[in-house]
Amino acid sequence: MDFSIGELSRRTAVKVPTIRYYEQIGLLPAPPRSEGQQRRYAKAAISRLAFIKHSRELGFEVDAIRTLLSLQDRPDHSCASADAIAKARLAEVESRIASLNALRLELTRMVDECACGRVAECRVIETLADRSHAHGPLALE
Amino acid sequence: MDFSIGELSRRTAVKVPTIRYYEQIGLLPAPPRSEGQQRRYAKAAISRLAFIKHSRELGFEVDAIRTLLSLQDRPDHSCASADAIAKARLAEVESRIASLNALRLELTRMVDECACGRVAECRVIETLADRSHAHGPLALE
DNA sequence: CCTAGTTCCTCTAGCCACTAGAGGTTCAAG
DNA sequence: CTTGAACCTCTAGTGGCTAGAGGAACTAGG
Repeated sequence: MDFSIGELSRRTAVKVPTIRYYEQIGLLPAPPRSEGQQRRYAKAAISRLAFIKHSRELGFEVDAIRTLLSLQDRPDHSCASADAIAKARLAEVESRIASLNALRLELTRMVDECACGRVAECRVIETLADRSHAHGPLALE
Repeated sequence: MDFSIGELSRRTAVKVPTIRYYEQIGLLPAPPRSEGQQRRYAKAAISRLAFIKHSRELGFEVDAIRTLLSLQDRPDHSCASADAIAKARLAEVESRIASLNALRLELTRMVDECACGRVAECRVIETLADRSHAHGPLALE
């Protein structure tokens, strides 16, 4: 009926210490314990943890996941804030993609132009040293 | 002739505590000090710091930058390892772009399909709860 | 020369989301 | 009853900074 943390880990592919960490920060409710104080989970824990896992894979921060989880528990509530969170994340991802594309362009140029001889004429080193290539800050990588 | 850490910060747009941090981890050499123990930089520090800054903007890790800097100091050496570092970073960026594109697709679908009514029929929440959407681990975000 | 205000110094702790390890207990199979 | 895997708590470390405390040193104006 109920199962151990190791079993939960196997069924969700979330590592055991990570599960304990999620409990500690309040993403997962503290489950009942066995006589010897070991955690015993019910089936509901699987779907909750899967929800968290999928959210993390999409890059939602823990705070956002907390909000999304609490929304999930109130089916009659408006889902506007879930929508807003997802849209914000989408915007982040898009701007991240844009800046990575710029990086790719510059890295490609560096690598392509390097004749790969001595450092003195190396385009890679040269480009890095060139102060005119100013970017904005990297924001989140 | 020489200038303070604040001046160096202004000229490179690298924050003062960051400059001290770079010194601490050995990216920047420790400069001479004034009588009152304040750092006094020579012009060379600007280009070295600019090199570091540009490298960070391109996403190179500190260890890689250490290698790149030491190569820069040896102009007669082969630049093969600089090339290798840049290529590795390019590969990282490309795989990162690919996974972000997958995320964007999924987020777009979620957001587009959400009729934005009650949570009970919210596509955002529904998608997150759906265990069949298994991704690999997020690697580096 | 004095003072006020800015800049500088070191040191410690915090950020995020985990991950690793020590040192000890409990469980399940044989 | 014994063995060995899995579990427990707790602390500390990761990367690349950033923030703040508490105090010393510079610099411009009077």
